[in-house]
Amino acid sequence: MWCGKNDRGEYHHGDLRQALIDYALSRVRADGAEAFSMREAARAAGVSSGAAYRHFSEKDGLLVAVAQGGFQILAKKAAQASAGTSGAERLRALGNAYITFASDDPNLFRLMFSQMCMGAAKAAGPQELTVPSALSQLRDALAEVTGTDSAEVDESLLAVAWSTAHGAASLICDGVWTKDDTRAQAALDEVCRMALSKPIKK
Amino acid sequence: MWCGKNDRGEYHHGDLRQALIDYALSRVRADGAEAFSMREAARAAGVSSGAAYRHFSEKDGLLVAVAQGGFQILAKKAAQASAGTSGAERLRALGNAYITFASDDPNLFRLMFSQMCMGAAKAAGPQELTVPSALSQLRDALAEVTGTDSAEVDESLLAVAWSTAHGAASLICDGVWTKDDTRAQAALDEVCRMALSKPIKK
DNA sequence: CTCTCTATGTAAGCACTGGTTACTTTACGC
DNA sequence: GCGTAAAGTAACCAGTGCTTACATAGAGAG
Repeated sequence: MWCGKNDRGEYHHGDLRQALIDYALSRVRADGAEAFSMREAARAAGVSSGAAYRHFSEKDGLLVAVAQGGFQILAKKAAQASAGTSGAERLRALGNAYITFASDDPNLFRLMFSQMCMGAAKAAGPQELTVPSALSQLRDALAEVTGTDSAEVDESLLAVAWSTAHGAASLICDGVWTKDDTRAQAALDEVCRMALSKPIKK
Repeated sequence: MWCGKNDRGEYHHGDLRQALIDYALSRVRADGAEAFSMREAARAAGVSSGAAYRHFSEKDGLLVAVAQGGFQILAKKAAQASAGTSGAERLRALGNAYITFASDDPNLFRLMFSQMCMGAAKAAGPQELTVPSALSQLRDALAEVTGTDSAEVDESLLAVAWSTAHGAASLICDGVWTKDDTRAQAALDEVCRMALSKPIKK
């Protein structure tokens, strides 16, 4: 950023890009990705609407940036929740973090996993790079439980664990299940049981 | 419908409501719920935009009607896929039907499970009435596999089965997994195994 | 210490949207 | 036949995404 850094009535904003992302994030969390406009974000930053398009060539670009932030938040929460735990407890903690994130921030969760964001992420690199950290945390936890190496985790097991957590998260965040529906916990329990019953490879 | 039934240049359309739904369904399937406008649907029906609002007080109303049609299609496909099967095979067929539906018609699937549609459905009746048929088909299949009564199916088992199928469907329809990712099948397999290993109650 | 180059911002405008309002046309039941 | 209410029209409002032509200012070269 080689341009001016003043932010009081000056012609240049200083860090408009980040200001737009911050505002968009808060609006997405509060009311969803469709609820705010580029003009509104620009207005909030005290800038004309055209200026916003200097930083994001389209609204979707801003939303992708917000979604990326969302994945970082998710990864961080998962890491915090599972810190100091191990075995099945660690598995549960991760699943719970995923579900809690979705139910606390449904609009953000929806945006992150929207077709558009996943498409944009895919276009920008190898597939699993999108959900990278949270997913690798899950893989590691499963490796520990089944006593194997992370690289050799049973892919079927990973698939059920992921899809179960994602399914429960989605059902809650779309309002099919309620926020503290016991079914979400029950589903996670079953997955833990399944992981524990897997033959332990050396 | 007590009004005129002509549809060639006459002042009244005949069945505008259904025409709007039909058009909206095809547009949703093709390009998603956000891709078309009320005006466009009216135009396609050869009618002014205001006329459309006579039948649906807002665009969301039309979309809810489309989503309801979607649930009927899903239930029908699930029934067809599982017809003539039994036991674990029946379970798999249902799971596959759910996933196939989502991957064949991602935009419709997304609409059906959108916050808005689920909210609208909830406001209109008891909760599980939204996904009624497909869900009760799953419950029945689990009852058969675990040798119990439909009313007494293990809720945990139902929860994993549903969330796994829904999770895989969501991941595919949002482009995280590809259409024929082996992980979806693997996840279903694990669920079948789990159901089969449940103690058979008399 | 100018002078230019480029990132950044502005203002105005286009085509369109969801949704409303006042008014017309039509068909049925009495 | 005729009033009533459903069904349709045209015109409008505020707001949107995005573009284009123009203004401003900061940094680095001369």
